[in-house]
Amino acid sequence: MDKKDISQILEEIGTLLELKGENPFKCRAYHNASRIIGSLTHDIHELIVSGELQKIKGIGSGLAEKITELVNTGKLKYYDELKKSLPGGLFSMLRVQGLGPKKVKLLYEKLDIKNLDQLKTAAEEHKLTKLDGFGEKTEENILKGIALLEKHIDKHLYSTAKEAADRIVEILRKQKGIIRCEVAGSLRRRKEIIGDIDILVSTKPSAAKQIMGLFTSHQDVEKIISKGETKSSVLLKSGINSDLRVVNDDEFAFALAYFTGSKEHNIEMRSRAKKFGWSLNEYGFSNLNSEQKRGQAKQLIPCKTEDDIYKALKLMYIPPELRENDGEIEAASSGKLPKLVDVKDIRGTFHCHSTYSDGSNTLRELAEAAQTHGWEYLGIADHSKAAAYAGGLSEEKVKLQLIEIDKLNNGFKNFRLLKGTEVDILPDGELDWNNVQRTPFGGILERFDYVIAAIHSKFKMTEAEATKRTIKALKNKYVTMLAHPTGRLLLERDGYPINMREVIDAASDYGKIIEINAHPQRLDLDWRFCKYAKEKGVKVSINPDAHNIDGLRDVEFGFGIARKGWLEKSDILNTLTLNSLQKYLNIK
DNA sequence: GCCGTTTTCGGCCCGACTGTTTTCAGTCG
Repeated sequence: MDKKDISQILEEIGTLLELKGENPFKCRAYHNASRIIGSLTHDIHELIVSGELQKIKGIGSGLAEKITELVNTGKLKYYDELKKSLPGGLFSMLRVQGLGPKKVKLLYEKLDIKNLDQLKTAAEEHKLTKLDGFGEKTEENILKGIALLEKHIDKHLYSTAKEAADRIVEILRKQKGIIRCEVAGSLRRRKEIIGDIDILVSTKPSAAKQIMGLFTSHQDVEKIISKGETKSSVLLKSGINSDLRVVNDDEFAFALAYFTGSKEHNIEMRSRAKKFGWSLNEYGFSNLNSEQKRGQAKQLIPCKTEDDIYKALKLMYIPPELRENDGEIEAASSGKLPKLVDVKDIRGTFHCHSTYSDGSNTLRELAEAAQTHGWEYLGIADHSKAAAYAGGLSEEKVKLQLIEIDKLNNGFKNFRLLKGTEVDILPDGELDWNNVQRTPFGGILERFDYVIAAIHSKFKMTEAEATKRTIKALKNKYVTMLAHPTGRLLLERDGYPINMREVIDAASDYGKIIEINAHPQRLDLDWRFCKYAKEKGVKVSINPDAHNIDGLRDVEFGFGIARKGWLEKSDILNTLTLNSLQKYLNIK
């Protein structure tokens, strides 16, 4: 039973309690605990043994007891009994847009509806309208919601959502009457996975209606979900929901902070405001207990930017990536927020594929694209021989590639292509190439500036196997860094579980570097291991795993994860200048 | 179920929109 399992069970308990109509604050306590446990970087067993678990804010004696039972026995009586008392299908019903715990509870208690199928049938037979609070419209919306659920998965990769958002923002920004327009929400926080796209606009009141019209009639819109004066929701053709909010410009900073979230961060911010005697909402500060309505008076504390809001609450400015109520408010309060790495700090990358293996751009094209980013170096790391499906290079092809790199480098000024390889870690933990293998030009691994090791086979292995295999490879003296540690392809094809803690410990022992995936398929993992890597003094490198020029921009995404992990410039290999890098990696 | 510089009980963030109502509950973010 690991953190992920425990987090999931606590989440489920929270939802089960909601379905039973329990005290909402009790429900929230469980949801809250789920998030806390899920994002722990410390070993849960150790926390229990040392008695530190209960010292974590949000975990009291009751929850600590239940978590301990889960960890020690792998079971929880309270959870089992709760689960037995309700049909499992109720959970799927909650995924229908517009259905929450109260309605699902009613459907179950009054109509004995236990799952999505029964819900669909009952709605089609117009049986729902009999219930209090249910009308024709509700029934219709439930059917639409089910259809939507069947058609679209409700989570999207950051890169997909970013592209969709940019298309809308581009149109809105050109519009007369718009003063400011920003993307907010999880997209602005650069979450790995995005639920929907939040866009915020400030306008003169007279222009609001027109802006809403422009938004809901955008060519990417498939369906309008709701349309009001200040808020509209649409479903985009890409399957992503998007919300637009319109506010006055003096409210913009407050709204931007509010809609950027996260929810947990906002709750903390409001609690903090209360301590100052203020109430904070998306429109501004007001005096606690005052009856002042929105727009009736001047702002209590006018804030033009988010920075002003944080200042008013005696906090350092907190970048969106850190707004997860994960210690950032405390750190900002005591002036201890780290100075996070910025995109412009990145001097190059290490993991790019060229036409030599499965990339679609030539070395020259990649090098030129890197220079337009202002980078000093770009690492080429094509596949090794064993990765036959990806056009893994033969020893002869490696020789040709290295010669071409030398030639190209002779023509570059203030830029260098680096000679890397992405060598397969074989099922027994040995490398595809070992340096004993002689080539026409000497030991092969010695010829590279650095060696990236990666697993591309036998994805169904157990966590213990994958971890052992990875650590064995890390021990190899020629290996410089570990690529996509949990399998880049988890969602697309397959991946493998791995004990990142053990792997990072090994990386620390052997002085190796760990890559952060630019396109993480293990969704929730990367920034957490970034945190632990930092604790252990392990450098990370941002890995676009770029197979073409377009892929290079994914560095920006990896950088988002890096910031979330509270990493600083010195923690990230990509920020080294070419000169320092050459010394660091011992490149001649 | 958690928490506490108003501390062991009584709070726990707040507003918009929808659909049902005819003043409000539920959902969502």
